[in-house]
Amino acid sequence: MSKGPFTISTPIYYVNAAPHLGTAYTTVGADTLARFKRMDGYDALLMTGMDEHGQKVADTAAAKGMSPQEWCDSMEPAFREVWDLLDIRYDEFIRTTQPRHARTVQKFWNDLYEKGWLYKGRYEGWYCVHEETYYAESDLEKNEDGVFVCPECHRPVQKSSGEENWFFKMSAFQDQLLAFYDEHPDYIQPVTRRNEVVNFVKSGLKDLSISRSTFDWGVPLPFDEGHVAYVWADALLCYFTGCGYADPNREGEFEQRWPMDYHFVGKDIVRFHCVIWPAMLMAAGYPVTQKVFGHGFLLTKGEKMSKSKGNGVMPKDLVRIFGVDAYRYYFMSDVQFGHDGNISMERMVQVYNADLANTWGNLVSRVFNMTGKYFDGKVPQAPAAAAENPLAAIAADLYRTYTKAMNEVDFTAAAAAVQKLAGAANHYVEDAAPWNLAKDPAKADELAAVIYNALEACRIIALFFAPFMPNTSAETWRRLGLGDVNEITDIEGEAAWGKLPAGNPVEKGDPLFPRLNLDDIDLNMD
RNA sequence: GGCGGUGUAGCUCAGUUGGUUAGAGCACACGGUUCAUACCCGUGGCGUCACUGGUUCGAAUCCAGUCACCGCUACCA
Repeated sequence: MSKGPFTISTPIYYVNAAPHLGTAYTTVGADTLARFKRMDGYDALLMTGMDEHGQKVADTAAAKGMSPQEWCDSMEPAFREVWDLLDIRYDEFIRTTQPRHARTVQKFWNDLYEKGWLYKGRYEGWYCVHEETYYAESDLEKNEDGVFVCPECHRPVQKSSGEENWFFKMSAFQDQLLAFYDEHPDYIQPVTRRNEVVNFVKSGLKDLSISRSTFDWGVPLPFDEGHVAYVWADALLCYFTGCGYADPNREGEFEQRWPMDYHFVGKDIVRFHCVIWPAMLMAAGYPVTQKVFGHGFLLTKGEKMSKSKGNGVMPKDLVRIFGVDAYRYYFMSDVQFGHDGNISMERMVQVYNADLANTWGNLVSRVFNMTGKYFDGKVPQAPAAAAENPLAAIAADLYRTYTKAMNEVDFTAAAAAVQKLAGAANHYVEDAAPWNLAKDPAKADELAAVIYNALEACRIIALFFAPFMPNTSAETWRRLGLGDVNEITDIEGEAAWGKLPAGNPVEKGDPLFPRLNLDDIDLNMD
């Protein structure tokens, strides 16, 4: 029985560059939450995709001697491969060149056109020849003669009476947006992002140019075929497409899914998702997405990662060294999702060895090994009194703590809550010293209780780690003779103590996370 | 310039509505243990909680100011 739909998106990524650590970060985050929601009984849908329109794409294609469509088509596998590599379980892959998306864009803007929210006008910009950049008037500075000058080089700028294009009367929604933020204090996460947005809107909204006629690589507007939808007027609507808007093949689904639950975005595009997009929705008469989370950037040595800094480390490079699960665990647990986070090879190895190899992996290793040694590789029958133990008490609280953290998109706290049980299980084994109990036949019951409880802790830890580390959790369950943990839809019920059946075969297996030595790694992130 | 944020052990960070000797993990030192991936367990040192002043019986926690770093201040896909 489903708890209802849960729909979450990553942005659609710009097609010109293959996924890097930053885009992977957003996507792994969204996937981790989506996986949890599925396990918690929701009908979760994760959407991602590619943003393929615009002059730059056309230019890049031309430079490569391809048509824009050919160029975009050639990039699709690059994206899908990375998402497969990272075990992203996405349900919708939206490309802005898909006919279904063109249908969304055309229907949506035609609707706003008919409702009278659009008008033709000119975008008045200022151009600095020296900097080769356009500026809004509000960005300019005035020199002592009262002439507008470039804020960078302080040379006079020229007014460029831009092309005529279509404008959306976004300024009309200023008060409505502010009221909405006020009534939905959780709409923008984290709060610092929210403050920025509220401030921005308070400072006054202008109308938004939504079309271009100087190039044609885009979706034509139905009421003016010489114009194509421009940037956000095209890209933001991918969320409608992903939910099945006006899709004859997905009858009734849009009504079920909209408003969707979450947009995960980098903090750089929070404004587009929290101002332009809701204004568009208000104009069209649709409810606004429940929440937007603007996560932080990954930094190396305190600076934003970029190719120009020589930072060409790609997800596959790290997966090769750490494996997918450790990759996901590192980024989700060691970087606070809302803040910028420093990442480094040293830290990755440290977290890997401490949390995964030494604590969690080694727990499985020692407990499964003892099960083989003392119980012939089968889950022992535990005496009834065994249910009273410190691990069961911690596990009993885990669902609540973990779920609260996950719903607040605090992946760090959720992972720490699970890690706490793993640490406690190691202590428990240490205190009970089953290797001593095994020497005394009179203590067979006690030994069975200890091993059973330790195995049960492993089962529950793997269960809760599954959204973060789907492979090793599945492998742990397999070794316990259990089914596919990633198909669980009642994580709360599964978390109940004592569900591990006695007699199940337990396979020791190889270490889940072999220890790593920093000196052996041939990859430098600097 | 305007608005906002951050500044706590070597590192990454927690610190609820102000309350006894400021915490966690990692790293480091010493000791123990052996089921386990040289792992696990125990013990320990380390901090004028950016600075200054104020409110208070009492502040990392509230107020004012100073310094440092950072973010936002719309048409870039």
